[in-house]
Amino acid sequence: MAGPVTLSDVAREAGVSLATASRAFNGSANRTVRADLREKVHAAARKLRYLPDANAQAMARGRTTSVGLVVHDIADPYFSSIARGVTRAADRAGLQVILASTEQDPSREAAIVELLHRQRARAIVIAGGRLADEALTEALREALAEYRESGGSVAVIGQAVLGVDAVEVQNEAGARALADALVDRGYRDVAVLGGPASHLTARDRRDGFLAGLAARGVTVPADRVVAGDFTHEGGERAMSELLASGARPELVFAVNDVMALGALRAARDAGLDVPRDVAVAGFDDIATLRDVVPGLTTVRIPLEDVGVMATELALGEAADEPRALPVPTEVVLRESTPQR
Amino acid sequence: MAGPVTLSDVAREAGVSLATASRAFNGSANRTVRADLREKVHAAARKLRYLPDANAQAMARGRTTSVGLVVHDIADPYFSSIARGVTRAADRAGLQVILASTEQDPSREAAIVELLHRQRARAIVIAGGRLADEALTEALREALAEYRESGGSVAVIGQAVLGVDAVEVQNEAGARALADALVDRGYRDVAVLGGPASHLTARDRRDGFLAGLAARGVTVPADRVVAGDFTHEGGERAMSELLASGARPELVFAVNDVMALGALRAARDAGLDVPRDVAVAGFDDIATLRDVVPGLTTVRIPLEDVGVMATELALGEAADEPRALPVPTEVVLRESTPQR
DNA sequence: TTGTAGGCGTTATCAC
DNA sequence: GTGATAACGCCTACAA
Repeated sequence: MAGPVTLSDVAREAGVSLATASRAFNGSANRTVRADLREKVHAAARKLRYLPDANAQAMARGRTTSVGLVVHDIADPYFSSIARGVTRAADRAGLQVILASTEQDPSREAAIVELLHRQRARAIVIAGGRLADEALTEALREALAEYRESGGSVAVIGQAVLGVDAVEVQNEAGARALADALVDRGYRDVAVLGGPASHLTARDRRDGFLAGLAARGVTVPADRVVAGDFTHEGGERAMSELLASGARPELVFAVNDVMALGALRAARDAGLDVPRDVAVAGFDDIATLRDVVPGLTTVRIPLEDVGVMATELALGEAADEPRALPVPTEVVLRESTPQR
Repeated sequence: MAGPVTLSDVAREAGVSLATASRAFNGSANRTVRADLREKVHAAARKLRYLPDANAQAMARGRTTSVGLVVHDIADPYFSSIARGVTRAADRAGLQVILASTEQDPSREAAIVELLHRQRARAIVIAGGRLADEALTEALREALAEYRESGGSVAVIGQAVLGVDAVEVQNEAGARALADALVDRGYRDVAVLGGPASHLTARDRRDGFLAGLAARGVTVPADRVVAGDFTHEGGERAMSELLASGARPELVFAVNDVMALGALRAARDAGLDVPRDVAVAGFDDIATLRDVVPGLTTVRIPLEDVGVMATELALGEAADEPRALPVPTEVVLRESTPQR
């Protein structure tokens, strides 16, 4: 039973003191430690296959090398794309990513922040958008406040309502531009799968879209705006409801791509062809969907970049005032919304 | 400057010793500590908003609460689906997930295992399949051996060639069954986008597929089996090559869904309609693709379950012999390969 | 049941 | 430049 080899083992093997052994590795500051000794220590480390204990280092140094990432569902392409950016940025900074998922339950966010706080993560990136739920928001805000007081830094992707640095995707503007482009393509009779009523991102997209239509003189009856979960199933249900109500709009805008997929499914199940019988548009421009037929009209968000930005924001110099980084979006017209 | 509140602070506030304070929290063993004191400690902890330092606990206890997950690209739906299972299983076990990505570079796996080793992760789940590269495999094997000697446990998703527990997706059988089903649908003139030559999973699928065809008397000329990366771009390139060579097969089988998407793109760029001009099949049954039109014929892997299984395998009792859990697959026929 | 004290593996502050 | 030695925050025999 060898047991893990420690720095003491290495020091002994190299015939130096613990202190010298330690300095041989991280004494990059005033780089003391004589060259021959340093080499001896390194040789011993190699021989003994020494791997420093990151936890012990964290204790001694007073800071860890990990950043926390909070998502609602890592299997959702929206979050996994962001996660890619986060891991990339963290990797560049020499940090580890602790992945935490609420499993679609926003009320778990505060507890997860606490968890990450216990882990003493250096920074936390919260990937999910905010809800218009003051109780939840307040709980999260509190958890974040304590975390930050203890030295952690935070960036959120979404609305800057938590008093921390934020990467703000321009949902409203993007949706507005999409509406404009779709009116150009001849659509007038439209319905909206608007997501959860309290979901700020969903709301921004929905309202932006409606505003964009209104600006062109197109109004959407209230019963053509249906709520639902921000998920595939949510889109499917909302679309089914819509169709069951007898509505046969020319165009359906779902506030994200995953919902648009659900809508696609519901349309097919109802015997409708997309885009012949009904056109469909989404939001996000999920990579996996870019080459399907018919291509899904959507609004592109540079998700990976967003992940990188959020991570760098959280890792960077702490500013006095919370910063908000705007992220422009781009309308992508594809075959799911042909000219009519 | 408050500084993080420690257990000592809590003890002082509660008027008890450090030891008692500690026991008030985790003294579940012989649950000593008098009720009133315990409550006092908890009250003090709440008041001071004490959050135990997981790193310190890890040091003291000799084990962390984290499991490592190694993927090639978390944005790839294959890996993000597995990651979902891993986070879920870890969560159930009260553990954190450290997400590490090779960023598509298999040669980084060994270094990542070392990183996770330094973090003293309790267990490591390696999600990417193996390569027929003895040098790489050996490096990884060594890193894993040291990790396990120091008490860590490992599970790999893919081929059981590392001497550790493995979750083995039945790629060969699945591909064979797919071939069979497609011959039933009338396909005879087929091409295969076979992925990287040394990629064991790709190879199993390719060979299984070819074997399945052969069993039905269908042979595929060597020049109809083209290699390429295991990615979207790889599929796109391979398909382009194939088409550029003048080939116009009835059916193209890509060894994973993401490649099939790339192939779809290449087909479109070449002015071909899928499935009218060429049918396409993939492997994995990526969730995001389930509702696109035309539906992609593929072989379903219960990816989330695979993630759960691998995690539980790694977390469970260490067996004497490495275990191999087979995971059955299921052929899913959709519109991308209509009857002909 | 409670407190004292030693230890977990490193880093960092001192003298030497 | 090098080596004791005290932290770091917590857990856990051991003693009381």
